[in-house]
Amino acid sequence: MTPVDSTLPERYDPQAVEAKWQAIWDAEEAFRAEPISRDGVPPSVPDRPKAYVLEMLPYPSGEAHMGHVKNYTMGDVVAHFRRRQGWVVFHPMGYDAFGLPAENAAIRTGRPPEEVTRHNIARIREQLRRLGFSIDWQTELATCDVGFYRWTQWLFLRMFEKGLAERREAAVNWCPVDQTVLANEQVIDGACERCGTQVELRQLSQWFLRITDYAQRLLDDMDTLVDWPERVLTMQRNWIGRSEGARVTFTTDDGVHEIPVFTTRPDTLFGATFFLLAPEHPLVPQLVNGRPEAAVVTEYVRQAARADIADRTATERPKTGVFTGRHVVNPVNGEHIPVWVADYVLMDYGTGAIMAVPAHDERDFAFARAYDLPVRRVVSAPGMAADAPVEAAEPGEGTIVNSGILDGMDVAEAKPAIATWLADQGLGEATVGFRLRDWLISRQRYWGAPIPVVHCGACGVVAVPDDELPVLLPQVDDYAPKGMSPIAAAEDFVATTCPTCGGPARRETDTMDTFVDSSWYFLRYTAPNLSTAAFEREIVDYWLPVDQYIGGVEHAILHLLYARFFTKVLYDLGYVGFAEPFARLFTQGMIYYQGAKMSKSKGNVVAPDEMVNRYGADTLRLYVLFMGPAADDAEWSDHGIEGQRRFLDRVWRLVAGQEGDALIDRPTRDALADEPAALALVRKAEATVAKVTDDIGERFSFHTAISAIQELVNDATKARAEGAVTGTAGAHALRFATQTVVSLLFVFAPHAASELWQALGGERMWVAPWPDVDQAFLARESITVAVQVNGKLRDTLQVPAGLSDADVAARAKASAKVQAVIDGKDIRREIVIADRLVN
RNA sequence: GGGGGCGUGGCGGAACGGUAGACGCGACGGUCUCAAACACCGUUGAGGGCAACCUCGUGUGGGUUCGACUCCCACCGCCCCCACCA
Repeated sequence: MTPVDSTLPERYDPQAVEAKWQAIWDAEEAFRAEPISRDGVPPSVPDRPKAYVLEMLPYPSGEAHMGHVKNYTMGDVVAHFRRRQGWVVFHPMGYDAFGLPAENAAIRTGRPPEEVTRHNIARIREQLRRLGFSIDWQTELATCDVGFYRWTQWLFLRMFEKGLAERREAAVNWCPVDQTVLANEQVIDGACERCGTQVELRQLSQWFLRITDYAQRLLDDMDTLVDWPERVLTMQRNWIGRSEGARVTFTTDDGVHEIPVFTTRPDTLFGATFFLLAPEHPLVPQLVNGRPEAAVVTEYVRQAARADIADRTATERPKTGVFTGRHVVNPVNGEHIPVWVADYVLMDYGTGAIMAVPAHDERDFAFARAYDLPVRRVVSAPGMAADAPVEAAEPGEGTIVNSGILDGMDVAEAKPAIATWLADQGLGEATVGFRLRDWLISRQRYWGAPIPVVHCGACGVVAVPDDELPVLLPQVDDYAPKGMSPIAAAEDFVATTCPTCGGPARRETDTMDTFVDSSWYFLRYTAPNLSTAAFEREIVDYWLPVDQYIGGVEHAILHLLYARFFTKVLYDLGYVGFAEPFARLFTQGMIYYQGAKMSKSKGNVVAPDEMVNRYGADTLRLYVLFMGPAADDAEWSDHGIEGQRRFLDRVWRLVAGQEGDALIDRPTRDALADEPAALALVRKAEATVAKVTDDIGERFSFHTAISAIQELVNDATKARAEGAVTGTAGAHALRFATQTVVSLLFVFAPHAASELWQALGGERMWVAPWPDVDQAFLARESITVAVQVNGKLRDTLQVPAGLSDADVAARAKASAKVQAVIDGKDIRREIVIADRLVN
C-alpha cells in the first residue's frame, strides 16, 4: 500500500487519479476471487455468501462501445457492492472470439482471423482496464483459445454420444453469393447481412443439436426463474411455442401412404374439405409420379424452393397452390378430399402436412376462396344456424355441428372427445407441438471450433476420441467461403484415418456456431487453465448458478435459451449439479444518439475512449448509469455527462479542507442534541445509506441511487456554506456526511472515491465494509404531517413523533387553513395515517 | 394476426395507494472577468395575486377508494418481440 498522503490536490484530475488506483489494484490483485481452480489445486470454501456477478462477454469486433460501458459498469457496481458487504465475489471477463466479423476482416485485409481477433481483444481489454472494472483478470479467456475450444469439442462429443448432436438433411438459409449457409440471425429481411443478396432455401446435410428434446423442460423450469424479467420469460415461452392438439393420420385413397398431420383444432376434423402438403414434403414426388399433374406440381415445388424466404413467409401474400390430382381419406368420416401442394404450409413445423378447415381457419379460408374449394361449417356461434353460410373464417368458440358424434358439444369439450375417439380407433392421439426448431450449429466457415468427427467410408460418422482432442483449426491461406468451409482446402487436415477401423477417412470441415461457445463459457471461468477437464464439478457447483447475469435484451431468446439447454444437458449427464445457469437476470436498454442506435455506418458513435480522455472513467461510469432506468433505452446527451463531471468536482471540493489522518466514527445523538442542522445532516446521511443500499441491492435502480448521493452532497455543501455546521459537533457531522458520500460513491466512481477516501484517512476503499444504517437516526421526534380535506392538501403540521391519532386529528382541525375550508361543515370521516397525514 | 411494454415540466426522469415534478440537463438572473467561455450562487409545471396564498395540472373518458401518476375497465398514441406455427 502506498503511504498515506492526505493532502488533496486542489483540482480533481481524473487521469492521474485513475492511473494511480488502477496500478494499485493490479499490483495487489485486489479483485482476485477464491475459490477458483486455477491450477487444479483444491479450493478452500469460505463461510460467507457468494456472488457470481457476470456480464455477457463482449464480441471483439473492434472497439468497446457505450453499450459495453453501461453493461460492465452495472456489473461492477454490483460486484463492488457485494464485495464490500462481505460476500465472496467472482467477477470474470472473456471474449466471444470466434465468428464472422473477424473472418470478414481477414478476407478484406488478408490478415489471418486469429491475428485480427487477438488485436481486437487487446484493444478491448485496454479499454476495459481504463474504465477500472473490478475484474478478476486471472480468469480471462477467449473462446478461440485452443484451451477453450478443445473443451467445446469435448462437450459436443458428449452430446453426440447421447444422440443429442446429429447430422441430417434439412432446408437451410443459403447465400448464393457468399456460398455458405447463414444462421437465421444473419438473414435480415430475407437478405444476407453481408452482401444483401436474397437468401435461398437449400436442402443440405447439417449438424443439429436436439434442443427440441428439451422443449418441455425449458418451459417448465422457467417457473424457477423468478428473478428474470417477465418480458424475457414471455419471449422464451413464445419462442418455444407450445401448443396442444392432436396428431391425426390420413391415408391416400389407394391405401398406400399414411400421412399424419398436426392440428390444434381436432374438433373441426369434420370440416376438413381439402388437404395440403408443403412443397418440400418428401411424399410429393411419389404422389404425382406418372400423373398428368406431375409437371405442374414439380414446377410449383421448384418455384417455391427458389422463392426468397422473406417473400415466401410474408403473411399478406396471396395464397397459392397446385392440385396433385390425388385424394386422401378423412379418418373420421371416410370422405375423400383433394390433396394440394401449397407454399404456406411449412415443412419444419408439425408434419409438413395439414388438413384444411376453411370455415374455421383464416388461411385455409383464403385458399378455398382462391381455388373455389368447398367450405363447411362445423362450429356454430351462439344463435347461429348450423347451415348458416360462412362469410369469413370463424376461428372462435361455439357449438359443434355437422360432425356426427361431436354434434352439440362446445369446442372445449370436443377436443378431448375426438382425441379419445382417434386414439381408440388407432387413427391418432392427443399430442403437443412446439414451435422451437432444432439448433443448426454447422457453419461452412473458417473461424470457429471444428466439429470433432471424421467421415469413414466403412464406419460412417465417427467421433474423434477424447484423447485426440483438440482438433486444431488448420492454417489456411484463403478464408473466402466457397460453399464449403475454407478448411476443406487444407488437405493435411482433411485426410486422416478412421479412429474405429484405421482405414482412410476425411475430417468434418464444418465449424460450430459461435453460440455453442457462449453456451458454456460461464462454466469455464471457474477453471480457466484446467487442462484435464472442462471444469470441476465441485467448483462449478460452488459458484453456479450465476447470481446476477447482465446483458442486452437482444439475447433474450437465442443465447439465453441455448445456455439453459446446455446446462440441462450437463445436469442430466451428471457434470453439474444445477439445471439452470442464471438465477437472476437483468437486461439493459440500449443507448441512442441523435435519435438512432449508435452505429459506425450512421456516424453517430460516441467513443468511450474520447469520453474517458475528456471527463475521466468515473464520470463516464456515473453518466451511463445516471441516464435513466438501467432497463430502458436512453438517449446520450453531450451535456448530461458534463453534469456528472460537475458532481465529482463538487464532491472533491466537499472533501477538500476536511482531510485527515484517520476516519471518524458516527457522531452520537447526544452530541448533536443541540445542533439541529448537524443532526439533520447525519440523518440525511443515514437515510441515503438506506436508500442506496436498497436501490442497488434490491431494485437495480442505479440512477436513483446516484441522485440520492447527489442530494446528500448538496445538503452537506449547503450546510457548510451557510455556516450551519460549525463547532466540534457540527464539524463532526459534516465530516461524517462527507465520509458517507465517498463510501457510497465508490461503487460508481471507484478511482475518485479511493483517492478521496485516502485523503479522509481511510485505506483500501474496496474492502471497507459497506456502511450500515443506524435506525436511531432515522426515527424522528418531530414529524411533518400532511393535512388533507377531501383528498386535497390544505396544510402541513409539525407534530411530535408518537402522538396519538386523535391528538394529531385534533391539531389538524385546529389549523387555521383547515378551519377555513371545513368551516361550518360536518366532518364525515377522519383518516389518520401514523406519521404521514390526516384526511 | 398473437404476445409484451410505455404515455408525468422545455428534456432525461423521481414518486412501489398518502405533500406530484427528487436528482440532473437546458433556460433565465447574479458573482467572477476588460470581455467571453468556464466555474460558482440563485430562480425555473401552467395561470392569477404586491403578498401570504389561490386555481388548474401525470394521454382521453369512466370506475374503485377518505385519498389514484400508482389499482380496474374502455379508448387514443407510441415502442419492442414473434408471426401463413395449422
